[in-house]
Amino acid sequence: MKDLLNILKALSEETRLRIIKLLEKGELCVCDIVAALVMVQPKVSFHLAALKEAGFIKDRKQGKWIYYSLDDSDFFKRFLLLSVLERIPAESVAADTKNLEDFLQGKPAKAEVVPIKDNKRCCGG
Amino acid sequence: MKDLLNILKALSEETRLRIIKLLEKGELCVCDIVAALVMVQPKVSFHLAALKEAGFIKDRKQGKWIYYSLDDSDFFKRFLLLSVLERIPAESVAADTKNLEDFLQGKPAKAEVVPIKDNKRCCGG
DNA sequence: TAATTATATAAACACATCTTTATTTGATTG
DNA sequence: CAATCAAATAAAGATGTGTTTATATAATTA
Repeated sequence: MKDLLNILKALSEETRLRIIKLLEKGELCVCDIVAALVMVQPKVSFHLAALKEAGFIKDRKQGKWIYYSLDDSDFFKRFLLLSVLERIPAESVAADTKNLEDFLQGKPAKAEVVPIKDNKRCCGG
Repeated sequence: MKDLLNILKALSEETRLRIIKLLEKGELCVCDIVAALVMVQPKVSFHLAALKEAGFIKDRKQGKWIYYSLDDSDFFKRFLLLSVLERIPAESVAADTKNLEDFLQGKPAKAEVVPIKDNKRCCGG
């Protein structure tokens, strides 16, 4: 029961649903999510930790970055996630999606203007 | 999204899951639930209100009593409820179930010893 | 109609969760 | 190896949620 409650509570938060909605399309590093949600980084890290603790997402370290993605190893969680995510209308996360797209577009663009070696720079500044 | 969060939050609480687990077997009045959970009445009423607000349960007034039961009018909620409830092992609510049975047994028994008109007395005192 | 019963509601308090700001860690680059 | 960057963690503050105690309401019974 404790575990079940942890799972449900992890999903019962707007920021976390928004994060998961973003991750639906694939792996993202923390700074991508920060840019998409327009939130301070520790706030995003806090919610990522909650989602990870509940087993909804997993992470992978690569260089300076940590990439997060949906963890589909547990059937119930995957099922629950899908049931819930499909009830979130696209327009209620449209701004996040747009921000993310803009941000991801900006990354390669910058790389062209100031040529740098592969993946040396992630965030805008 | 607001509505979805309300639904998820309503389920993310131990007392509320225990109440729903009790209601799985049928309609109960508040004092039945109070007896089953061994909690003070306002606490139970608080959680009943949350469940009702989220649309998981409905109520029906009869005489002095208010009977609560699962509201199966919404497919998604019903579906969510079933998925969640089946993950709660019977032994984790065994005490509640036992308390309820004892309490319900006590009601007719008392009615026999001290014959009273239909449904005039609900609680033990 | 006064007393009792079942339940709701309100107010004060306690506790949990989220947010912010500051700092730390670990990796990378110059 | 100093500076920078990505992200985590810690601590303080703010907000939200649940609990308790007391009271109100509405129905019922004596």
